[in-house]
Amino acid sequence: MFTLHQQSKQTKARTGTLKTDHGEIQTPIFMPVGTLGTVKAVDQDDLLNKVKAQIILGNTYHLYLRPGNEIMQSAGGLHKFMGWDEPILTDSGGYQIFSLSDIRELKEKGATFKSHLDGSKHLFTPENVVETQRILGSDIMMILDECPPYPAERDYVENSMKLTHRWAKRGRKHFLKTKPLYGHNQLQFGIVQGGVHKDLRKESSQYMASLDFEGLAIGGLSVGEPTELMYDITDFNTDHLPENKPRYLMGVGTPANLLQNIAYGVDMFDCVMPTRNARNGMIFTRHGKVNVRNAKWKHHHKPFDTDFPSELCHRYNMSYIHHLIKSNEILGLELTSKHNLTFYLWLMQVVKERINEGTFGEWYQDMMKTVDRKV
RNA sequence: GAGCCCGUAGCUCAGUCGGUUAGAGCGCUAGGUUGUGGCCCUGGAGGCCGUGGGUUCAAUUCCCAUCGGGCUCC
Repeated sequence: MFTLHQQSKQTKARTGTLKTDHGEIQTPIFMPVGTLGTVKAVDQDDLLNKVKAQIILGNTYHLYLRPGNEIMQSAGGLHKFMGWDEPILTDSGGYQIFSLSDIRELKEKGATFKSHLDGSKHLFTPENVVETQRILGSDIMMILDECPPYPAERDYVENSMKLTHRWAKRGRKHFLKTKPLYGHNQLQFGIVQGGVHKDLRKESSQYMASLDFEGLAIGGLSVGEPTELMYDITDFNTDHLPENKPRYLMGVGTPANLLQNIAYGVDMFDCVMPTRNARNGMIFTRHGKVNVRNAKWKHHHKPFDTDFPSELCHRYNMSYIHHLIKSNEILGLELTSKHNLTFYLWLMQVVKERINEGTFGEWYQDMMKTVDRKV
């Protein structure tokens, strides 16, 4: 299912292929976030043909609350529902229970929470999130986990990790005894926790590896800890993950974050940053970060970078993009969102080429500095 | 011609029984955003309080005049 191709010599970066029934994913890869069955402001055709996304995310928590499992099942699953025939990964909703719900209750059985839509009470268990993700029909489903905040007491993090482990075992068992609903195979990823404590990270990695998931995620990072600390933990964590399984760093991050974590051996990423920041007027480019709201673009009657393959860059003047964002026009959100995703996927493409040619190690640190500066 | 109301930030307006450094929303401007409730959060700039005079220890506030805008009556 996952095949490694090339290993960078100076770093732990690697290229690989993850096979799903909806197509192959070339890693390292960035996965655009499409919480509610849509990558906000970008339609599926553009996502495939312009952004060149290989896989997108959906969210169990959001899709379970609306439209709900009944609609989803009668639609024939999320692929058919949203008209996307490429791979989909669904997050279990563990993160949302902790970030969105005001009232939640954690018990051995599962997590009870109140819907952010209507206040109604719901229970997510390791088993029923598998069921819901069977109904969604995602190519990759995530286990239910608890994502502790940062900072948190070590005892809390340790107990939380152990609960996640018990849930993981139940989730894996339920996954193995149930079957896909729509004729295509599904994979299940475990999630390593342990906060910023290396001994816990090691323990969690070993435990998750023992359950023989098809892939392993590093969870519980990019929740407010300093960037250097996140790097340190990822670097440590990948040393304790199996070589032959894809590694997915959840919720990360900036282009620089991606480059550094790829150097530490991560294969997959997702993050709201390219799309959310796009809607707030920030674009990421190979020359650095650009705030298109800045007055300096008001009179800039030319494109930002005609050599870059996004519509924003080769077709429209920055003065127009500035105007669209300042006016809160829908087209502004679309163009900046498409641009940022195009850039992220472009960056992953260059990364793969660099790793395969053996020039990643000497290239990525300079690129990190470049993409992180302000234009 | 007479009477009344209004004039405060770029815009729309609060405020003041006379008393620290005159406020808000929007706009402007600069940051932020990391397993997504798009239009959110944080900071900053910006005021001869229409103008001139008077009373007072102290006036955006009270008085007079004047300019500008509006309403009513003859």
